[in-house]
Amino acid sequence: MLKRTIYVSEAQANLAGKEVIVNGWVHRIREHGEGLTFINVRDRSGVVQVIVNDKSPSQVRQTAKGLKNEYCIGVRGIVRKRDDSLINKDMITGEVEIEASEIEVFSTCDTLPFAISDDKTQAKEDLRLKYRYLDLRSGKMKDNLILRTRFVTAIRKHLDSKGFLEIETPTLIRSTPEGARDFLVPSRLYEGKFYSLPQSPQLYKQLLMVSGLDRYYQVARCYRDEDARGDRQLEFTQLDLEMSFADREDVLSLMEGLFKDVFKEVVNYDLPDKFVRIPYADAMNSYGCDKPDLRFDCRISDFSEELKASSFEKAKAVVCNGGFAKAIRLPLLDKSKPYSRKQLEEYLEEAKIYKNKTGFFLKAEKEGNGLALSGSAAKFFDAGQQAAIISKFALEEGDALLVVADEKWKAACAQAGSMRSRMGAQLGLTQGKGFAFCWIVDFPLFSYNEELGHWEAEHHMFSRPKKEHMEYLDTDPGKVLGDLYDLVLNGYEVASGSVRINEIELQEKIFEICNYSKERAQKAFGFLLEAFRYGAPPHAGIAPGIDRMCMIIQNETSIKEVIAFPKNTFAVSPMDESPSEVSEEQLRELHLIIDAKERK
RNA sequence: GAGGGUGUAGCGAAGCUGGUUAUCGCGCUGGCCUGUCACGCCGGAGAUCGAGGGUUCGAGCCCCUUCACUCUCGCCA
Repeated sequence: MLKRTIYVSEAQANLAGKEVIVNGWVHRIREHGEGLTFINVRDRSGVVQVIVNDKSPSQVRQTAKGLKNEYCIGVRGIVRKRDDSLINKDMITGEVEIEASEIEVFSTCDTLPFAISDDKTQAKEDLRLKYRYLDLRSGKMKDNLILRTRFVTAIRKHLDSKGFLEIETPTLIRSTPEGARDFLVPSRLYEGKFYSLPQSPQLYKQLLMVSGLDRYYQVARCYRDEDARGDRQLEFTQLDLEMSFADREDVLSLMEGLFKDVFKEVVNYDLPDKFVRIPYADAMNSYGCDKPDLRFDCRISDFSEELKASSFEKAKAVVCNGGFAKAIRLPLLDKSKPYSRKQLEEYLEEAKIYKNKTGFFLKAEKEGNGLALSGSAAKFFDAGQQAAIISKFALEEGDALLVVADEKWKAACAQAGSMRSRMGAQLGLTQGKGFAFCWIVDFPLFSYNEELGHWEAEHHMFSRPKKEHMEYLDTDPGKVLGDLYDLVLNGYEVASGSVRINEIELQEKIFEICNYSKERAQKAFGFLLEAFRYGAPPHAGIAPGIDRMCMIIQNETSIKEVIAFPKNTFAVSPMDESPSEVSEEQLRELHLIIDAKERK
């Protein structure tokens, strides 16, 4: 077998005259009559041109004649520097070519189900997933996976330098009743019992803190049996991390240092030393979500007072009855293309996805020497109110103001936020803006579940209430803010963490507020509570999502693009067709089928 | 659980208001070509228009049903 001596991208001018062997796939063939053939050979490093001409050995000419796309081959040859006129500047190896002296075909290739290419006319995702091994031959997918491994390696290097231990935790664990749906694994040895695949190694990492392994991390696979999305798969990878004797500040600055280091090393991008911190309530009010895209500003403002003063009875009623109104200015960037009614209504449609019922727009138009508002709702605001609105929102001619109102604060924010996102995309405000990190802090610890009629942990039940809010635990849980933090990058939540509870009493109190009886809590989390009896250190942690961060770095819009073998939107792998049926025998063994006679 | 979008040759697409033999590019295939590099040139094969039903003299196009994929809401501590 012709065994590789170099990756093709290493075929550079300094090897001119030397014999090399490359292994790879036939990327493209260009035949020029009998005497001259060019073969582009591709391996994971790139592409190089192999040349076969009338001076080549007859074996080589014969073999070259039979080559087709994607044959897997080995080529022995001499690296030749190309004449200046023949240099291909678009190719990394464009200054050289390999003059073949031997070609070995390792394996032929059927006609491909789709072209292996990087351009936009590539096959649809479904087909790409079915033939994922071919899809991964494309330069883009290879680049994405290589970036991913470099990203993880850089993280390991940094954390190792900070004294962190990489420790594996089990993936067959006890099912915990809270949070997302668990994937369950039936036990063969114990009829009617199940393991669960971890949604995160949360409890184990806290136990490692009790063990005194005070700086832990793990590149951990996590599983959640929920519907997939562009940025969500049922299995995904998190950098799970926990540290003892640490407070919020320690975790935040560790992460800032980590990502500053990693982004410099992996994509040569300079991040600031500190990331902006925004309290949750401010983020909701100003950006309409808890994961704002800070690549552009365009803040949302309150519009309640303006509505209250107006004669727009329908919208006014919403705020007068305790509701909320939010407005966002849509600047007219191209003065020659004023916004049409239809365009503005498309923005309001965006808000309707989040159940908006009351929305309208106002447009600033020239009137006399100044500006006045137009649009079907303008008549509800008198001249003085219009002037005040124009000045408050700094509206210029042609700008529009998009307004939504809703009984619920969160809903009103989300509706305005969805319009803001559309603005960013449509006006191209995010293009070429690099990486905008921020922290969202001070999340509420609990939210009230109307359906179940009790409080629930907003993040999880092991997060610590802020010191100054402890007093509200008994009186008004909704008022309690937690020592919680999310890391946000370009509009995506990329990490989530908290300072944890390490006292039994407080932990039990939180369980109680979340409607966990002592018995139920004991049954589900007894081992954690017990561990807290034995000198549990204060600790805090975080878990950045590896897939999402790689997706953003590579400017992809789906995490499938940075996962080698992802599932589709219906949780199916079109390639191996999992999930699949299993034999009755297997089911019987797992006690999922019980024979009639046994049942007696 | 709900909504939007897509489905035409191996792949990516076009197909007007329902009207002849369903079009284009890539790929495949036969041939020509000694410096190409997304090589070029000449020829060829390849389609139950996702599936089923309906309306019509006539359906890729209209209607109904259904399937697959995709994005989103819900869900995702």
